[in-house]
Amino acid sequence: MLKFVLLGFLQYKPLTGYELESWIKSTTSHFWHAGLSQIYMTLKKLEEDALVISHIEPQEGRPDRRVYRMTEAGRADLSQWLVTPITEPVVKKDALLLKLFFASPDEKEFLLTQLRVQRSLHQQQLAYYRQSIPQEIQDMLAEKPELARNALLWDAARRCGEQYEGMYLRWLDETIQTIEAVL
Amino acid sequence: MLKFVLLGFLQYKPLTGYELESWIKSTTSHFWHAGLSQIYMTLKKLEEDALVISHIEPQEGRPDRRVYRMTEAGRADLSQWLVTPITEPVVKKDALLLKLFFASPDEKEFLLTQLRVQRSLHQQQLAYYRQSIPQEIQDMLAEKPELARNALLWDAARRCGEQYEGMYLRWLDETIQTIEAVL
DNA sequence: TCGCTCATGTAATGGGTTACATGATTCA
DNA sequence: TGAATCATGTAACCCATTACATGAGCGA
Repeated sequence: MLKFVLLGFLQYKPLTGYELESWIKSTTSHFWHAGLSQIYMTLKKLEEDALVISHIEPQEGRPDRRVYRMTEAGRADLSQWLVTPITEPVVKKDALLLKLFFASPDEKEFLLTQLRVQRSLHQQQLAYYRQSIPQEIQDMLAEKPELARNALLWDAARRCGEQYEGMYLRWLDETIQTIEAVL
Repeated sequence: MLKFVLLGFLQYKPLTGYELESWIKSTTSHFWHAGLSQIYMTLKKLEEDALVISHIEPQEGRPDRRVYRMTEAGRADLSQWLVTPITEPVVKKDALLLKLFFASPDEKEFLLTQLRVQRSLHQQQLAYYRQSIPQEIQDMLAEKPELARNALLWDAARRCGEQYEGMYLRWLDETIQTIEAVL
């Protein structure tokens, strides 16, 4: 899947692995992230499959850059993927719910600590969706004003994260209360 | 992590790999799932680490059962994990948001199809949380009434899923409307 | 007779993380 | 002087999925 993230960014302009990582970090990381090593490996495989091609740009004083550009085959592969609907439910994995599920009621205090730690984590995440991401979208638009309609979609993705964090916080509060009162 | 799911179930009673799979399917699958082959492999590793031990129960007419029981070391490992708070945000991966993010506004109709397919998937999921899971919790309680306080925690986990699906559906409706009207 | 449930596993592959390895420039 | 940024990659490992392999009993 990372494959499509990389192709997704390369549809706008050629980029290096290093640059791709920083784009991912500042935009898609809340619904798809990757480390540098995985990015380099995936780009290599994409080039073997002829979906991208790279050339070296020599630099002085710092390492040479390997710049990747999408091929026609790559563009076709990306659009194919974009128009294919997802028909299976998303697989969720949440270690907190596991702990809740297997906790014994005697560990009430540990559980409450657990939930309160989560509360502050999700509050941080919510602030990130409300402050950092809109800022990043603005910055991007300032650079490429022709992407105004795309920005609408970026903001839809952002709102999904924002609403998720809001929901999770409400659920945590509700659950903390229940456990305090009833368990 | 599957390790702890298996230990979690084995804390109540000894089980076979096959039985563990059906427990997972009917209870934790919405926040942690696994296929049979992975379960067998993980049980093997757990036995190597002496967190569980197995013995063969011969059967007639059907294959012998390998029954796993948790050891003291296993119990210690599980409680250790249960009381350790999670301090990193959960990593989310959502291919739908990726497609939304990289879609070009020209593909408006494909996008709307995409979102409508998701809508029906999430509606099914919501029904599952509202109907099937409460039923499964009731069945479990009928069999083991002494777990009434545990059931409170199971229901908290269930509500998290229910609220997630509700939120996702509202977000989908909102996003479909925005795209229909503005894009 | 066809498919489901019971019941166990191995092997290959894929996707991703962590550790390792290198090294100049810039800024506090 | 030490940390961050720029810049690239390899190797080992871990977790998970898919395919393969076997086979009896039971109900429609």
